[in-house]
Amino acid sequence: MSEVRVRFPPSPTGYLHIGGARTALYNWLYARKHNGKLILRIEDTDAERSTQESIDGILKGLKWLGLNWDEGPYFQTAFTHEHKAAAQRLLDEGLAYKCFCTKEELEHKREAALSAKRDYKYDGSCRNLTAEETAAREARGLPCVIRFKVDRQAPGTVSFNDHVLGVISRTYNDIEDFVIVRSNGKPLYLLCNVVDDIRDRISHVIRGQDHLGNTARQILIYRALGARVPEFAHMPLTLDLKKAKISKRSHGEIVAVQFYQQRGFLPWALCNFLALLGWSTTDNQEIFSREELIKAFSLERINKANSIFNYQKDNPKFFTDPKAISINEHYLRTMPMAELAPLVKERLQAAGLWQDDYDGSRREWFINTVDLIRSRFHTLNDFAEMGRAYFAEDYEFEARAVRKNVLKHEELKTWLPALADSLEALPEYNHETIEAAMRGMAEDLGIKPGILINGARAVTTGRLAGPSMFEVAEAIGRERMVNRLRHKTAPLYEPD
RNA sequence: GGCCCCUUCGUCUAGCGGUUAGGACGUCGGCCUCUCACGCCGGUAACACGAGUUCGAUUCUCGUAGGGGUCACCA
Repeated sequence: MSEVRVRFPPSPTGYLHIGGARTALYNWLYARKHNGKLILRIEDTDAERSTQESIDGILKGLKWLGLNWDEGPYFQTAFTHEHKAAAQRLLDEGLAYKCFCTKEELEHKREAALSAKRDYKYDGSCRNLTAEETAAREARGLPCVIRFKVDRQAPGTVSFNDHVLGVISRTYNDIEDFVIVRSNGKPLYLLCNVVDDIRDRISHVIRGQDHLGNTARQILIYRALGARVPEFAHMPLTLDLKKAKISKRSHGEIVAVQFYQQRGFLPWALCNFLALLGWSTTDNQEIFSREELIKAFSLERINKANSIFNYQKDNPKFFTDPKAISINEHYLRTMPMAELAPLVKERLQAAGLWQDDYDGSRREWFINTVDLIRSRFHTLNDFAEMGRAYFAEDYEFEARAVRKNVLKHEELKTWLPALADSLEALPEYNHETIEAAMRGMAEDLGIKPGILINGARAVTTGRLAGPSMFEVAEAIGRERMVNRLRHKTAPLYEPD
C-alpha cells in the first residue's frame, strides 16, 4: 500500500473555526494512524479575501490544538503556473475549450431557466466552435473562459466509493461543462485543488460534505490529467441548533478556535470533543488520550449524518456545548499536575497574579493549592477569577455569599476576629488543628459549626462555595487567614 | 426547483433481524457533607411516517415527510 498523504487546505479568509479544526483533526488523526503525512496548504487564490492575519490565525490555532503538519504550509498562489499549464494541456488535448459567452448572457439564461422552473446548465454554445471560429473571436479581442468538456457519451455515470458514505454516483448528464479558468486568466478552485492534490501526491481527500458536489467534477479532471484518483471521505457537517451550517459569519466568536483558547479550554479537551462530533467507537469510549484516539480512529466509523453543535446563545453557565465543557472539566481535574501547572501559570501571569516563587520555594504550595481548587472549576480562566483569593488579597465578594453566610449572623462580626485569635494561637497550623479549633469554638458558642465555617469561607475567599474550609484555611496560610478574618469581616456589615 | 446526502432520548451517539433499545452530556431525585463541586446511586427521555420482505423489523427494500448540502468567471 502506498504512503498515506492527506491535506488540510484552509482558505485564509477568516479565523480557524471549529468545523475547520475538526476537518484538520480528522486528517491529522488519519495521517498519524497510518504513519502518513499531513500537508498544510493555504488556498489563497482568492486574493480579494485572503489576508495574512487570517493565515497567522489559522497556523496559531492549529499549533495550539497540537495538530502538527509534516509539509507546508504551501501556498496555492505559488503554483499558478502549474494550474495554467494544466488548463492549457486540457485545451491542447481537446478536453477543454474556450467559451466566449459573456457573464451577462449566461446570467440572463440562468434567470430565464430559473423563473421557468427549469434546471439550468450551460448549454454548450461554444463547445463546438471550430478552430477558425475560436481564432476569429480571439483576434477580435473577445474575452473567454476555459471550460472543461464533460464527455456525455461514455459510461454514463461517474462514481466513487466514499469511505464515509459508500458508493456515490452522478450521471454525466447532470454535470455541465464547468469553467476552470476565468476570463482574466486565473484558474478556478476546482482545477487548482486537483492540480495541487496531484502534485502533493494526496492519497486521501478527507473533507466536509459540502464538497460532495465537487467530487464528480474533480474526478473528471483527475482522469483528464491522467492522474490517479485519490480516495475520498466526506465528513458530515456541523450545524447549529437551528440546523444551519455553522459559519464565522453567522455565529461569530463562538465557533472560533481562538475563542476556546481565550476562554481557558485545554487544547486536547477541544480536540477530544471535536473528535466525538460525528465519530464514535463501538464501545462508546469518550475520553481518549492522543495515542488512544489515533489508535481508535477510522474513517469508516465516521457518522453519515450531520451533527449539531449544541450551544445556547447567552447562557452564562454553558457558554458553549455542555459536552465540550464537561470534557474540559474532566481533563482539568484529572490531568497530571505537572501538565496543568504551566497552563495555570500562564493564566495567572496574564492576570498579574503570578509570583516567581510559585516555581521555586513555594512550588509545593502552588501545586497543592491548584490541586485543591481545580475540582470545581470549568476552565483555566477560573483559577484567576473564581480562584483569585488564593493568589491575591484584592478578591471580590459574591453578594450571595455575604448575604447568606455573613450578614445573616450579626455576631460573626465578633466571632470571626475571635476565630482569628484562636488560629493565631494554634501551636500547629494544619487542616486538622484548624478543624478542631473551628468546631471547638462553635461548640463553645453553642452554634452549628456551619455558621462559623461558612462565614469564614465567605470572608476569606469571597465565595459562597469552595473546597473544605479547613484545607482552604491551610492553603491560604495562617497569616493571611488571620489578617482576613480580622480586617475583612466588619466592613462587610457597612452599607455601601 | 434539479442533483446529491442524511433521519435512534433535548444534544453527541451504540446498535449491523430476535435487546427490558445501551452509554455520555444535560436535566431531575438521593447519598456524602461545613458550602459548592467532585464522586457514587437512581429517575426522566428516542427508533420521523407508511407500505413491503420475513416467523420476527430500530436494523433490509421502496415510498412519503422532514432536514442538510450544492447548483458562480468564491474557495
